[in-house]
Amino acid sequence: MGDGGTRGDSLLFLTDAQLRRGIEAMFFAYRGFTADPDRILEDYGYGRAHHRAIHFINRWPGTTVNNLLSILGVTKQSLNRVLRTLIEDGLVESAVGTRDRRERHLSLTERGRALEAELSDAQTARMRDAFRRAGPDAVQGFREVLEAMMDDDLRQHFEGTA
Amino acid sequence: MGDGGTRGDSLLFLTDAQLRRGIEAMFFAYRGFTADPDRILEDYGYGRAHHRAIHFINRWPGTTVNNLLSILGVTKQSLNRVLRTLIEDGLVESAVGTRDRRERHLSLTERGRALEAELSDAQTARMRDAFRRAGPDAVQGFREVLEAMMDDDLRQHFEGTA
DNA sequence: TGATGAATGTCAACGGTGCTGACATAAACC
DNA sequence: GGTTTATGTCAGCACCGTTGACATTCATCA
Repeated sequence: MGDGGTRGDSLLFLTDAQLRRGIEAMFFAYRGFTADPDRILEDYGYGRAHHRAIHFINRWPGTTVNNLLSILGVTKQSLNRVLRTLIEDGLVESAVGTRDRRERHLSLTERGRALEAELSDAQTARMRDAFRRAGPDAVQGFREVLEAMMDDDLRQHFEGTA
Repeated sequence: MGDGGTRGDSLLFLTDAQLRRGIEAMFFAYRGFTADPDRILEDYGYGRAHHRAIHFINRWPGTTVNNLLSILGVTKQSLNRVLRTLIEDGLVESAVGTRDRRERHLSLTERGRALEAELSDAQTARMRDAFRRAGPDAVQGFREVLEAMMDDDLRQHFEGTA
């Protein structure tokens, strides 16, 4: 199949082989993407679910449990198991809401911020290397494709990220 | 921090916010990436591990168990649990090697190819949409960043993919 | 030929993280 | 004062990763 697939035809530029290659790229890259944090988390006896909770609590300090649930897309039982250990271990604080006292506002403690920084450093280091090797234009393309690949209801959370 | 981060400076174009945005893009996009196959697999009582095995057996028909192990990066006990059910269900065939009779050469049966096609259609449809919306240049950037994000030992498997 | 090692399969046990279902409490709301 | 919302919790289950141990078959080499 000698066609390079980049003939500028906006409808035909996608060969089956290119699409499959994209699928495998996602698979292998995601593995690399999670490898470094996974190693760190192991030392703390945590898993990826803890990482995700820590990440988004750091991203939106004071967020509520329900908010976090809709971002993470898991059940409250799943999230609660993770949150409970993080709170018990003193990495996350849960504050009763002032406007609505049913809500719990979540934030990282000093120790929580320390672990977040450790995880984030590892992951952004790899991201930075990848971005630098690929160059600014590639980064733009990377983001456009990933954004288009999200579910619509998830993209809303991503857009709030800017 | 009002700096847009795209000043063309190849060392400084990566702001912390951009890197974090890249991390969240990976997280949300991977969720979308796996959502469609996950729904299909549920109907068959399979999980992502089955999907991965089916994908790579289809990709390299006749591959050996050891080969598959190194691609997937799991233990033989994990893979075997999955392979056993796929073989029992008649989706995968295991043939004794001719040159080395210790090896098992794996391939998909008719039924296996049917499921592979169903999964692959769903996943490539989303990939195609994302690629089309983002455009050819973005696709190139997407691939470059993802490739740079892989672990070196995994990239070797990806390069054999062309 | 006989020892060694490689390729594979299997049993058991455990851990992390999804899920469903059921139930409880506190607080807001009408 | 009844209903709904936000949260927490218990129990049980499924998937899929892990380690450790052991068995079988076969290639290879001294």
